[in-house]
Amino acid sequence: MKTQALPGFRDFYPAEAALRNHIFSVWRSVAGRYGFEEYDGPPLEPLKLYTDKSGSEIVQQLYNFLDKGGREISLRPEMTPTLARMVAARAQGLKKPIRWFSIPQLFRYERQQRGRLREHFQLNVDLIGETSPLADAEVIAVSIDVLRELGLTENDFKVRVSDRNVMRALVLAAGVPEGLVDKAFAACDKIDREPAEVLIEKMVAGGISEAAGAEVLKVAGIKGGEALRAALRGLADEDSAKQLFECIDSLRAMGLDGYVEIDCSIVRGLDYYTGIVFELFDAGKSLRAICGGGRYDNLTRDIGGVALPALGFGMGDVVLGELLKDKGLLPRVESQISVFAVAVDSDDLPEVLSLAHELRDKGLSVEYALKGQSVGKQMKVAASRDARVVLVIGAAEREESVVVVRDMAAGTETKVSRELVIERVTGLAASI
RNA sequence: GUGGUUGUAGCUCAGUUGGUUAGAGCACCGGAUUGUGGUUCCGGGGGUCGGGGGUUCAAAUCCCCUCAGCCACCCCA
Repeated sequence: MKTQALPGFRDFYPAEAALRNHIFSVWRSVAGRYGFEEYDGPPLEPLKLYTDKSGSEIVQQLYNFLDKGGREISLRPEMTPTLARMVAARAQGLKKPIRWFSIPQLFRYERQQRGRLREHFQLNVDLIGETSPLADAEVIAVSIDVLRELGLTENDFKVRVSDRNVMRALVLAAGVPEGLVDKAFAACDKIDREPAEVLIEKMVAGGISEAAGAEVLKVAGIKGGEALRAALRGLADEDSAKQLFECIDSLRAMGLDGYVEIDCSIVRGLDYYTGIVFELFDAGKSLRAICGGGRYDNLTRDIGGVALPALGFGMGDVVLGELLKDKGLLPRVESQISVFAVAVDSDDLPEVLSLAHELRDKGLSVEYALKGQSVGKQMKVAASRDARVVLVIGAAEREESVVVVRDMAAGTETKVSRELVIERVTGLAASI
């Protein structure tokens, strides 16, 4: 019986593993530039860690089960609760602000589609212990620089930024009762995906008046700083956007304002967000969100009992990989080996092994045929492996104590004495 | 979890109203080429036609079930 990977899980063949490593190395390098330190936590957590905070709805999507000890456990669906626990446990001793990042593999049990699997890797960048909107700008800048480093430009993607406090003020001013703000947010979130009548219908069903519902949709349609300023003018909470504007100003000073736009339809799905929120989309919006995040100032208090302001984002490898494929930005496959050593006859093998190992000790990648093959055959293998240098050792060479060194790109050959060959080959392999 | 749609070689696909032993290109392996690569030429392996059941003299083709991919809901790491 044929077995295959479980639905929503991936086999990483060398090409896929190369893409994954490419993404990971850019994630690490950009996070490092901003001074973020890498951490990790367990892939399995007590189910309680997620149910306590998120309520029963998220439990339907959890990859949870009973372990052999009868414990209710779950594969982690997100990193933030683990982070909140870890930070809270040592909150006293950690220097603030805390800049941490992680690349966890996360799991959710739901039906897969393009860009959405049951498992993915996600860059999590979090900044904890700082309320200044410059912290928000800092974190958003990391997300932008990751995409820039991967070769994407401001024509390829945009960060849409909003602020839940601002949206709350606007939605209340639109006539939505205090207790129904969440329902209004849910409608904002879907403004691009569902027709206005349907959204208003849903809000009315939730207890919001039809007039207020129509106003909410107008609010959600606000894009750009000017439109937002105009909408806020004269409101009691006119200053609610101060932080948002400061954040945008900081990004402008960094030279990143071309990537950013204010978009009031962004409110984020999770309940724990408290302030500035943002999502990153490809320019055509043909894919799902590449990245999403925001401020969650109450979460470490709710989970760990230590109140610390915090914000962060998650960026998954799946949508990002799709985007890179679409844009032709897959990493080039590097030459696999530097040197291929050819033994003309089986008598030459010991000398080939000895030379190959000396070169490997120098850090070069070296291969040779694992069974007796004709010289022509071995050359073919060397070419197919993209070897930069081929070394040929036969009876004649051993007799003279030399090695034939062939530069594969130039197609030229020289005889080099056995004593000098290591130096010569390391130089040649590095120079090309 | 609900609905729609697709499934033929490792990949991209062809396969007539059901009709002999299911094909092509690319990839892979071997030979031409037992001391010299990418080209070329020749040859080869590889398919339970997603799986199971049914109709029929005969099924890749028609019917049912199931699994998987994709799309839309749901939900949004």
